[in-house]
Amino acid sequence: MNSLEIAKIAGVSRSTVSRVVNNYGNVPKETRDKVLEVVKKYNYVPHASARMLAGMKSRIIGLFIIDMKEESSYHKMTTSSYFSPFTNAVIDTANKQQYNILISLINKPRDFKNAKEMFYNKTISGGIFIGGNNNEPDIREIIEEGYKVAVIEQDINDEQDTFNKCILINSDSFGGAFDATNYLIKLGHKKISHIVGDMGHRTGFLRLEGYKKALSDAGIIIKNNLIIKGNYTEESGYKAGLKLLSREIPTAIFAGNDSMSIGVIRAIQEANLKIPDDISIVGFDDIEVARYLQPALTTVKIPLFEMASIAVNNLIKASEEDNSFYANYKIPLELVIRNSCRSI
Amino acid sequence: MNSLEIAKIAGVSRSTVSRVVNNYGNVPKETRDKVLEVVKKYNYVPHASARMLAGMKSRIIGLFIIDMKEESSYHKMTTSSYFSPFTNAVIDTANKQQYNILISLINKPRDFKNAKEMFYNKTISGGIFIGGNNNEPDIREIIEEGYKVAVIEQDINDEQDTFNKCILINSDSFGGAFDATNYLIKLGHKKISHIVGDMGHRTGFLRLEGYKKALSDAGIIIKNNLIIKGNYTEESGYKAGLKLLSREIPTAIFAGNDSMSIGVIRAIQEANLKIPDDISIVGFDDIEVARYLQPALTTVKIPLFEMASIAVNNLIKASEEDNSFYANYKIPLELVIRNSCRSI
DNA sequence: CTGAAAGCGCTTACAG
DNA sequence: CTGAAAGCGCTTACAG
Repeated sequence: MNSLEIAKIAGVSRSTVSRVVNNYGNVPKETRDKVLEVVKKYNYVPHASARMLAGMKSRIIGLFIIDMKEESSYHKMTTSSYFSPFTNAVIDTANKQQYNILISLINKPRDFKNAKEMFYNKTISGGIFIGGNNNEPDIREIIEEGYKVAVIEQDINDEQDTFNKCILINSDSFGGAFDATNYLIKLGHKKISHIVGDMGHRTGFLRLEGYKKALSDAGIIIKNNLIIKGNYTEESGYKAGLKLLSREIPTAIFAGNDSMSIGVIRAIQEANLKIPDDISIVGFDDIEVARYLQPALTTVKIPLFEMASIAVNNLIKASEEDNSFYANYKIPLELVIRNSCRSI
Repeated sequence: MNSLEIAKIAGVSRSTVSRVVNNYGNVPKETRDKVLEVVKKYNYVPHASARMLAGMKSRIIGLFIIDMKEESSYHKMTTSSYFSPFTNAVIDTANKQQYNILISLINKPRDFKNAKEMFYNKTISGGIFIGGNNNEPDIREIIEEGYKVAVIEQDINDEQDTFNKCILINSDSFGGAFDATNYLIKLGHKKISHIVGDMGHRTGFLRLEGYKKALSDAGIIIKNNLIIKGNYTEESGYKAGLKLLSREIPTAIFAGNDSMSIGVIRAIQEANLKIPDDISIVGFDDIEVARYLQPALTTVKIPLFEMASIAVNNLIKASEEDNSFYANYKIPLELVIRNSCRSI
């Protein structure tokens, strides 16, 4: 059943059917009702591809979740704790505005090819990237080709940077890390360790910087011995915990994210140490499990829901208003205090 | 840059460009290379809508997550523990076969309208539904219109049932509930309560049946006093726990899912009772947090990853082979024993 | 092996 | 207010 058949049955032309379906003003109520009746009766819905070919824009937004860590599917479930609320909010915000979300996982560099295709072949009217390294060249290429993109956590280098020409949403990793570390300092801790996240991400780098700044502001010497590298996975947190405990036991640990916190906690508990009695710990992200841990984890909450809706709303705005629309958000973060730290 | 321009530059016709791009056999290597070079140079990707209009099929599959519980966004994060691994696996399986996934949330009956549109306007070549009530009339309508659909957890009434004409994937809720209850019985429990899930879902109904069967097989009288209604949310579990404790305290509880278990546990702990010392508890689903709870939750694991890839693979098969292909899977479930139960 | 042409189902100036 | 016609960018018989 296509528009021509509907037109014939309703006794009008395809043009009129189109006008009615698209809710244009210049159709008298009588004609409109006549057409609508037939449309309803035959359950007619215009062919999406035909509409697009004829010039209407796609109401589909791509969401590209970049997760290059090569680990088991178990691991994938774990990191999804970070992506999952974001994804939900993206879908929710989009659906409310009659947009649909097409999700792709980017697990290896080659997967960017599929992402590009979605833009180049016009399946999507814009795309959101989350989880990428800083300075991802593939994302840069897409922006340079003039497509609408929103990126979560990406640094801008200078005025000329390609990333000025997109919608950028960064959380205040530096500030959050500073607050987390400072909280520990205020509690009386001096020997504070930091488990670093993925240094390829701006978050990994900035959280380390925030940690250092808090220490030096408090006049505490930064000891490299207390800084251990991880990569945001639970497993890397566990290994970091092991390494730390074998070296020099701190009174507090600021982990780069919650997944690593869970790993560190496992290492600590296996060493028969208690949290927070022996070691205090604060995480980052506030993933769902954080509040169910024993003791409940003190952590820096990232408002992923809010960031997601900003991304979607701005992207829709950018693709509906033809003129180039860009934006740059910096989202403040908040420490949520639970039971994993004690004062000494 | 469209196929005609590419054709001109390469000195061939659009037909040939099309043949090359689509990798047809009847093009000599020389011509092929010449075209490919231009394609590469100009970054040409055929317009997806044009291809579809010309008859190629969409490589997009819809995933419709039905979640009608009206609660806060906090709640949404919680239920996503169940949907999230499924969603991940769906995307993963599809991406591996060059399919993309378009996700929509169905939070209210009206949202089915959007789902139907995606089928009717040919955006998707098939769709997967999860989280629906038994006998969802909207899904039935889509199947009856001849579209390819896969449904998770849906009963078939008889040979004529519309749901015979789709890909059905059910987990063995009855068996899982039977095993869970039986495990408690073997541990010596006689006063076993059940927190019922959503009775509109086949899982809610069947888990209750499995529970009853295990009791009666063991010669234990089924007491309505010990059966409390919930709706799969943590909050409903909490309320059920409160109600139960005020009535008659059981030695063990089999909760219809893990989220409700978490709620029940909260109620139990608030009453200063200990798990498993005072009350044993077993859940259902094995969501991510289950293993992090204190004590770690014994629960029935649903292999959502596996179910997701079955859904995707069968759906792709169904939409690529024109003839009608249907299937009906029943997935066995396994009890994973952790520390939330004790023998008495 | 290859090109000209039809056709996929719409929307949108254009003309009236 | 409304219809005839062009055009969106492909693919695919068809003919050679």
